[in-house]
Amino acid sequence: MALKHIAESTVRRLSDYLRFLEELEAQGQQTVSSGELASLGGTTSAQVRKDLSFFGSFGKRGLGYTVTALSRSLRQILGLERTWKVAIIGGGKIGRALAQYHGFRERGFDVVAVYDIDPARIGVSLDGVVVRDQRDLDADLTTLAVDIVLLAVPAEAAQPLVDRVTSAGIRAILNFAPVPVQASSRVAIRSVNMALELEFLAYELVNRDA
Amino acid sequence: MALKHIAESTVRRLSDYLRFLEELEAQGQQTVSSGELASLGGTTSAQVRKDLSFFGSFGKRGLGYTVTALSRSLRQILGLERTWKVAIIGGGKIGRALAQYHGFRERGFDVVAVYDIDPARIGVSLDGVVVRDQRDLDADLTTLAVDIVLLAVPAEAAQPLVDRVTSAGIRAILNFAPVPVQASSRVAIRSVNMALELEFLAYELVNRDA
DNA sequence: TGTAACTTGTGAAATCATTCACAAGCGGAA
DNA sequence: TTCCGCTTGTGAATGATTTCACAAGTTACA
Repeated sequence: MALKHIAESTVRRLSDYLRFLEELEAQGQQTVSSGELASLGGTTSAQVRKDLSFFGSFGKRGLGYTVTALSRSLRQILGLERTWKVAIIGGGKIGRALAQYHGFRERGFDVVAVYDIDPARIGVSLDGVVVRDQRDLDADLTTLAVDIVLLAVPAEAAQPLVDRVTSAGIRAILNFAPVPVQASSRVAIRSVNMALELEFLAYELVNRDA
Repeated sequence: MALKHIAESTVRRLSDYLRFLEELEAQGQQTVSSGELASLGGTTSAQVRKDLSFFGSFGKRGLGYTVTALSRSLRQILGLERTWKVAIIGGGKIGRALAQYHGFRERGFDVVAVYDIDPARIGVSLDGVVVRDQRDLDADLTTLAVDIVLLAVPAEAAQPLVDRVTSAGIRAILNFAPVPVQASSRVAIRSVNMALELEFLAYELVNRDA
């Protein structure tokens, strides 16, 4: 299953569906239809069914999907049946906010270390995680068995750190620095660029219904 | 110009190009080719040229683009020739980090107010902006002429606030709450969902080259 | 002037993603 | 058992985005 390449947009919607399923589960709802999931997620029922169909057949015609079963299937597809170890590089405002953000641990992402180069920041404790010296980074990535690196550093430091952590064997990076970064196709990289999101909104304000 | 609908992906790449142009400008480079912009942004030269072609003709055959001229054109296209007033709702960890993030002001987005409902947070000053009582929100949005609202509130508070600020006339929202929110098609909404980005990376770790 | 080396702008082709539309399966009622 | 209402799963159609490929414009230089 899942042999051919699946669109990124599909995978992201799967995450949304999972969140809705967990909500419905908490409310005790037994089954859910593709139409119901669609309206929660602002998409269409055909889209929901097509998204799921890439991974198998999970529903019952006439009935819909069993909430708990689909929820479990999605968690398995998304790789959320285990916890993932996350290291944050950069102990500035963004790095600290990320380190203290509870949403990560709730979803199975454990922040195991935070790094900085500024002696004034090293040693500070953030919700139980002590900021470490960035010189320890390479050794730690292996020792701590880090799965995912979050980059919360200035623009000019981002690409060199991508190169450095990928050399150390890291295969997934979430970049918060406001520059696109590149790595081998064996490494999964996403960027979150908040200023860019605002620029997109500015564009829409200027151009929508113009 | 720009009459038909432009793909979101195109607009986002335009923001990237602009950033590169500003860098090149600072380095004193006079002209740049589509191929050069492409390799900086991890795309192709045809993509760069096609993106620009939706908005006009900016280059010279054989020469490339004049850095300063293209930079100015892109700023105009993206609506960055003016500053935009931003209000942040939610004075928790994320709201505070956003309020203090310098990247926004540098790009012409002025944080004019931060709101919370918790009395313990109201009155606190964040980089010169004092956290205000959320009861003042509706009146303030008009008085302060806010253009864009950033939502940094818990999941369950997000949709009601979207409804509230759109009623007050807001037409652009950047949502950091970990739920999809919906509004009329006259309102531009983007969501930044950091846990979802990690879930996507987890999926890639499990499935890439599997 | 003529030629070589570049580079843009853009239709056409290819690829990728979404939507349509419907056969087929299921549960409940009579 | 049969019928009805509902819902899935999925090929086919449509729509959107990216890539290709090339004519035409520009500079440099002999």
